[in-house]
Amino acid sequence: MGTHSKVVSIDGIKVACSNCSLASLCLPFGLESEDVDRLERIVKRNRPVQRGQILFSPGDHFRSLYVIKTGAVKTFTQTPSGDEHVVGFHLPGEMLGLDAIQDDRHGCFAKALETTAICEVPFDNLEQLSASIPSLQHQLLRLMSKEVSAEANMISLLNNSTAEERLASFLISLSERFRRRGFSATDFFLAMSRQDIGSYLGLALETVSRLFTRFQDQGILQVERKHVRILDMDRLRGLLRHQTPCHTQADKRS
Amino acid sequence: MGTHSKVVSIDGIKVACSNCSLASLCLPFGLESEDVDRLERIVKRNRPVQRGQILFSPGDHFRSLYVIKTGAVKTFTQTPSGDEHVVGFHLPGEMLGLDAIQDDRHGCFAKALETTAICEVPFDNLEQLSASIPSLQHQLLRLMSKEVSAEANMISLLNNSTAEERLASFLISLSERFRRRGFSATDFFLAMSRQDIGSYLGLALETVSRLFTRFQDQGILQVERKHVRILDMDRLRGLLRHQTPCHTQADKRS
DNA sequence: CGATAATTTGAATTAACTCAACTGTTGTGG
DNA sequence: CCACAACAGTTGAGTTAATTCAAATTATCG
Repeated sequence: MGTHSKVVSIDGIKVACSNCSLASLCLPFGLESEDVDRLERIVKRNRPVQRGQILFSPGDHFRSLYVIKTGAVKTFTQTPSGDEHVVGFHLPGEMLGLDAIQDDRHGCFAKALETTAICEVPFDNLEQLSASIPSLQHQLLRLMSKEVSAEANMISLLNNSTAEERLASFLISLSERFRRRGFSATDFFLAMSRQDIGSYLGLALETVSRLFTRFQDQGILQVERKHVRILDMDRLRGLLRHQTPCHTQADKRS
Repeated sequence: MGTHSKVVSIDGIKVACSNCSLASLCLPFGLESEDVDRLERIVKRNRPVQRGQILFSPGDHFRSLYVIKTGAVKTFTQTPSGDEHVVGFHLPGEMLGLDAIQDDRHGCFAKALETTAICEVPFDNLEQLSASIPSLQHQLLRLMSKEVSAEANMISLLNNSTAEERLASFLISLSERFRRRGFSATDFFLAMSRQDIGSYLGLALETVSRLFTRFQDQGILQVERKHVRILDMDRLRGLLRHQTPCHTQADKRS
């Protein structure tokens, strides 16, 4: 038993909010360390979910917010005819389920794109704790506000951009998000398919494929299936110079 | 002085949250009446803004959330070249500025489409009050979550719909929103121009105009400039039957 | 190793756009 | 109060970016 509790404790230390490299993107940001400990106590850490596994489905009762620790998740809806519409891709430090607070039901599917570790934050507990920790309440509101901003940027992108600008914007967003998480900003693997990217950007998968080829021919990227290397970031950024100045931030989330 | 304070007091009664017909869509929803009074005390009610007046601009310091009492507002961004991209239209009971909590700056313009009365809710005060009134905190989170959901629906609409479906969806959304506010769901005036509608829906203004004409020719609508009458709601709804089932709610806000 | 799925590439089609002309409306100053 | 300018909306014709359909190629997985 001593051994068992020791193991749990080691596990606990390894994934504790107080040691988490993603803390600055997540709920603990701006909290005193004693308050981080209080937050810590309500967070559940289940076993990692495998590629293809569903985290939640539309209509599921909303109990918890989820934060990606490692891996990647896509959220999507489904038409009666069965085809998917990708709503978003979620990387480490990003939160899932904010749209479900509204009516206590999830509104989309969440599916792991690869093996993914997730922190589960029971929402009732989070609300109670937020009321007694002002900086936690503030950070929760900030994260929701970021989501609103990110989606507004997405709407703007879909409204006013060509296929080329959309893919460029998507790649720059990914690049920035990887950079902030300590990964390479110029050399990374796409967890999602061309189909998924197309669905997310409102493009046919063939269009996405053609654009990857074009960017490669122009020397902007080197693409080999899921592996993307950005060779000329300036030129990539140049492709979307005609965007609105107000939401210029390429990084759409935290 | 007695007279002066009396006038203010009458004014105050007339627009009080506790008497407001929009309370069920707004922050007071779910609050005990004594808590509504506490909320009431932090809300500022400035003189109405006139058509064309700007409420806030990108980069403005964020101090308050705004709720429309009467009238209508559009939010939009501007490209360096000066053309507008409409982000949203806001009717009575709808909240402005949620995207600004994130970084303490507004990210878009807000402009009155007609004479508009507005409640200003200083955000610092609202946060403090939320911490001591659990149901207020919950309602604020719910309103933000609604915004996230509404924007997700908009993204889905822009990603997967034809021009016809977009305009149908827009009209149904407006209709629902008017209905909940006690106005006619089938007979209303558009506060915004064809240009604005086009910008919001990612369509050319000519396309919007042509669609209004087509809907009229088909007997679905009767359109006369800003005046819209929905003659066949079933057929209008039928135009977007191929949407995703999860976010089926036509009404995008509250 | 074979089968299924993902990706690439080509060719034809189309929905929506741009450009352009015209009409109707609104508001302003002489 | 009217005339005229500026703006908002409609309609038409040609163009185009991205789609759909189709086929070939390349991974991935049991």
